[in-house]
Amino acid sequence: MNAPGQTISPSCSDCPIRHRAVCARCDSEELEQLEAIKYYRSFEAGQTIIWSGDKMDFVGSVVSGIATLTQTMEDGRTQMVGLLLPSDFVGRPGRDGAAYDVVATTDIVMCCFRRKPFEQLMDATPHIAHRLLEMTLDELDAAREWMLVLGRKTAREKIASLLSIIGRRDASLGTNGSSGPMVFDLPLTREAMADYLGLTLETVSRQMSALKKDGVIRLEGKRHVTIPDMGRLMEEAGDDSDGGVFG
Amino acid sequence: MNAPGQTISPSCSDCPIRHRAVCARCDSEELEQLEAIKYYRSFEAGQTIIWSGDKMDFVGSVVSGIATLTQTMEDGRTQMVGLLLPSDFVGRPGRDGAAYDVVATTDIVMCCFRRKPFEQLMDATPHIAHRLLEMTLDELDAAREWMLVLGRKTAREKIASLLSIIGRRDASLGTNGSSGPMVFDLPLTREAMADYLGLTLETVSRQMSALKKDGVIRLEGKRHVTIPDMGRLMEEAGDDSDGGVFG
DNA sequence: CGGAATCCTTGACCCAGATCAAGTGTAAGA
DNA sequence: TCTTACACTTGATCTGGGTCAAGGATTCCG
Repeated sequence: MNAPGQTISPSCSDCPIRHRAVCARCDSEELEQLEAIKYYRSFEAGQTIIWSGDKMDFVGSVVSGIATLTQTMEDGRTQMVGLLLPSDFVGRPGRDGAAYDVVATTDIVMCCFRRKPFEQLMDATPHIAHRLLEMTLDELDAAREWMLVLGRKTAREKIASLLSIIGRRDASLGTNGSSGPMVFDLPLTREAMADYLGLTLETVSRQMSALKKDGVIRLEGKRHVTIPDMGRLMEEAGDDSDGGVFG
Repeated sequence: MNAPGQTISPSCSDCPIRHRAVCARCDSEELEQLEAIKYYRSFEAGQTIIWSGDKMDFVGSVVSGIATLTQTMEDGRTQMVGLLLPSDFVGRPGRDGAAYDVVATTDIVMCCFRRKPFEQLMDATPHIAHRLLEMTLDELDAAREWMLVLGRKTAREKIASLLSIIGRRDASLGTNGSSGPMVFDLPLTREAMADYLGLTLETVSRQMSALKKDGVIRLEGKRHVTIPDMGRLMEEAGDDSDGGVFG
């Protein structure tokens, strides 16, 4: 892993997100073709990257930073429908328009590919199409798991679910070992958490305090979270308590 | 459209669900290959087609009848995460296990393909892979739209959203014209509706009564629904009221 | 240093929807 | 015809989370 403040590699084969990216299994010729249509874009925290309905002329992956996919009703109610962490893919090959607002939650760098040539490359390269299907199925699974959270879980369970997802993602990206207490900085404001969980920011704040009081999490400042016992957190989330990699 | 009680065509090219199925754009040789790995299965209302976690050795489409994808927590809370209507695809190419319980809500007939040979055919036939990606993206869009329903809509809006989705689907399958009042039979019990919407069956019942009292829908018996004004229903659902094909 | 803007916390109160509890069709079976 | 069962409705009451409101803690800026 690179240190924070890393410089971005100009070569796709060294791309920091290569391990989950579309180009993970490409040979050198394919990588060269990807290089030709690749470029980086960066956005500041709070910037809207794409508006729902806008023509979207690229696909890509998040290199660093966090973005959210959100839907908004006319009266302003908003629901976050996806969370884009480093290495996540953005874009809908074969679709012209964006279906959601994509908003940078932190400063963010994205590795983009021009859409048309990317689609051509995809058509000509079965394993890229295959990889995209795989990633889309993953997203579908995540979306459906979230439907259970939104439809049937209590506020406390929702918070615990969110924390365990963020913690797990963080761990799988290697910033944490897979044992011992888990430590991370929440990449979301209380309001963003509320929009993800279908709650109000006040309820999020109250439940965070309650989980803290009950020793499920520790909080330093507003964002720095320590989870002394991942199994406990997952019980609170109402999940099967096998704990995955955390035992 | 065939009459109810239709006989099932033995040829994929005449498959009643061909218009949305994977084989929609196949040439005759590919259709022949699909024929070789195709078979039909039928299930009775209430039967579980696949249990979450089970090995799933086929993919396929719904020919007639309705099935649901559901997730259940240990304490019995359940959330429906997908509704399979005729022509919908089931299965996760490249995945061994089922991620959800698939339950027949009515008697149902499915057009199945053995998974392994289907995957091989998919790898060899780019436009099938392409079609699958397209369908998966559609499902992802639907799942995310449902996240907004679950997270941010009121009970009344949820019911209206469900009715408008079922009505729209019904219309697109040609059982209704695209203008005038829309008429259909609800394929779900009040309890199933509740599980889809993250509500209790009592709340579903109450809101159905309220929508009826307010003239948004008409009800004959418990299941037969008439929607005199689709635009009105969509307003009640809190959607952008352009109304799509319904003007 | 003193605003003032963000983001967060906490309290008091309220209400939409859950829960608990009777019923009301309607259809199948004896 | 009665009876059991299932799907649904409706009423009464309760409560989790929403709403409204008042601060507190940082950070930025003059």
